[in-house]
Amino acid sequence: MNVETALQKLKEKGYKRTKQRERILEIFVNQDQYIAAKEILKEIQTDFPGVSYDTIYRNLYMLTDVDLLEATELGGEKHFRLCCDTHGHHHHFICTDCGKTKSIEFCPMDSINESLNGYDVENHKFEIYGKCPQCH
Amino acid sequence: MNVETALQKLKEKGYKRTKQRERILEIFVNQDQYIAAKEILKEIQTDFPGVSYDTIYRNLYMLTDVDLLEATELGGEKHFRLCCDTHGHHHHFICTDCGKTKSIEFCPMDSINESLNGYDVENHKFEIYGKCPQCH
DNA sequence: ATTTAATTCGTAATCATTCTTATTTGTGAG
DNA sequence: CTCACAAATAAGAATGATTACGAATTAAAT
Repeated sequence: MNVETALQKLKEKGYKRTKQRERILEIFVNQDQYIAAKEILKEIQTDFPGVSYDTIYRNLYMLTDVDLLEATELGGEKHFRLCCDTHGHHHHFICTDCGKTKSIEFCPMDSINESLNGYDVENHKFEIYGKCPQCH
Repeated sequence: MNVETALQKLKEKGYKRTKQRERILEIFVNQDQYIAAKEILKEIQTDFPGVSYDTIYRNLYMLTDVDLLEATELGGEKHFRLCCDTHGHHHHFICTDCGKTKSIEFCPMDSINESLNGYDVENHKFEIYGKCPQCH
């Protein structure tokens, strides 16, 4: 996934192309890991000193909405990462040191649906936390 | 699990018996679901108008520490529930309407360790969200 | 180029959680 | 039972992430 493809997808959905959005997308394309809102803000402020949290959050949520990003809560902060929908649904190992992730192709829901008769499953979360080989 | 058993366990660990703790435990014993800190506070204030958030959080964390409660983050708030360690490690279906839970005996980590060679797994989270039969 | 709706800025408000200090309370020893 | 001390609590302020809002700016369509 590159920045242009992502912006194209936004255009199709009726969202405008802005410098701030380009920059936000660049950050995610360059870093294959979950990033907190405040880190995005810090990064962007080097180019656009005036950006506000409002802009960051609005765009992060919008990008999550159109499935360009996926979100999770880590240590009380929302974190986002590029949603690599080149391969299908999957989960992640998340390094609690460096934040880098490793895809887990296995989804536990495959083995489980029969035991939830009568329950309307809307969503699920499966994440593994620990230290990656580099940080270990 | 009843309140007296829980207080006994606390005493063994050197924690004192206080009216606030009794009341907190009562709430959890009576409700088999994840509860937010502020709901605990509201409930307790009917008996102890002066309780502070500090007391709530301090006790919730302490109770989680001694494995009487388990915690999770739902909608940006920490939630707690009685940890029924009568049966071993397990996960939960959580109803997004009423908050009630259903135990899932299956743990995905059993099927996965071989694919994480070199990774130091410290923790994992597996939760299923949706509507229970009553709320559906 | 003009218009229009989306987007951003700047700042203030909100909400959950944590911290600080003084006071109160439970517990075990005498 | 009473005392002393450590532990626990109360009260309110501080923090930090997130959300909200009106005014100003900007992208894109006509």
